[in-house]
Amino acid sequence: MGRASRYQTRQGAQILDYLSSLKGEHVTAAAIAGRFEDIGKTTVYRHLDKLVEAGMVRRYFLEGKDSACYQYTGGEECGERFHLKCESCGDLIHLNCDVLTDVADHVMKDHRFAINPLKTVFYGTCGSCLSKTKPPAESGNS
Amino acid sequence: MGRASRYQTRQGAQILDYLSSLKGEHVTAAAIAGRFEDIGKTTVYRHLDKLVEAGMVRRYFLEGKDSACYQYTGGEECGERFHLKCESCGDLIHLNCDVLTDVADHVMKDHRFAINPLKTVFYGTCGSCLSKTKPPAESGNS
DNA sequence: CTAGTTGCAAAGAGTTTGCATGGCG
DNA sequence: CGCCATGCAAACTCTTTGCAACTAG
Repeated sequence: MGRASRYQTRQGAQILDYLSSLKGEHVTAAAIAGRFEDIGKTTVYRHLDKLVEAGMVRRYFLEGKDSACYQYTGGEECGERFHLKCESCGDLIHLNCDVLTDVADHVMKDHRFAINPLKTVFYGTCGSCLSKTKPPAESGNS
Repeated sequence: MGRASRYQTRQGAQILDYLSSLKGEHVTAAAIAGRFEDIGKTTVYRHLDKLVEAGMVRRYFLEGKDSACYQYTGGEECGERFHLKCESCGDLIHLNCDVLTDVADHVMKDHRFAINPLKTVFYGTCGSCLSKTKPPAESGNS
């Protein structure tokens, strides 16, 4: 597990290079295929599969999205990182905060539940969008 | 927003009835359509959409599954509640804990992000599944 | 040279949409 | 009776597979 491909090809290099350059940002297969016009989408999918299998890339689904998202991790787990997903602009914010680690700890102790920070995503609204939109109205419904 | 449909129809009643009878269990649209041979899958999808929009049902994707899963929540019972979703058994645990409220507060202050508790789901493994599964290996692997 | 790789086209799976008919109010 | 709901078929989107040509080692 660490071998993404046996042969070194231009396509493989470009894809991995692009993914790593994103430093954790997520992308869809379509986005990658779109970025490289000279790489077929089939190839993109195949490399993604191998990278995921090799543990270099993480694959997951985002709420409301019909396509999978991929994120470069470089083989190592991205620590205790949590994610904040803005429902307004779709931005994905990475968070490596002690408070959140404490929560995981608390939930484990008091609720017997082992949180997986890698898959947990907090949905909400980011600062930028909070400013743009009207601040009032939002509390509780029905 | 609690109105799933304007007209009362046999199909709508059967679908909602079935969903609520599952008491939290998750089902796929295909499973529902398969259960009722006299209800078209199109209708199932449309009702599901409305129910999700009305807050009566939750929609999400399970790891490795290519189809969406739906779960009845009843709409009214989800105040400031957070949720814990077991990746192993699919169980959804409701949590209304101060610590989590504090987190939302913290994230808002220090990270300028307004968490939406209604959509945020913590993924991980529940106590039951932790016991069933092998206890070792848990903190990062590579 | 050999075997893994590429990518077009087509197949598949899940979900959505168009449209004419049917049913609730 | 008006309007929403239904459902079949077709359209769509994302992802996988078949297969012949290509290329890294």
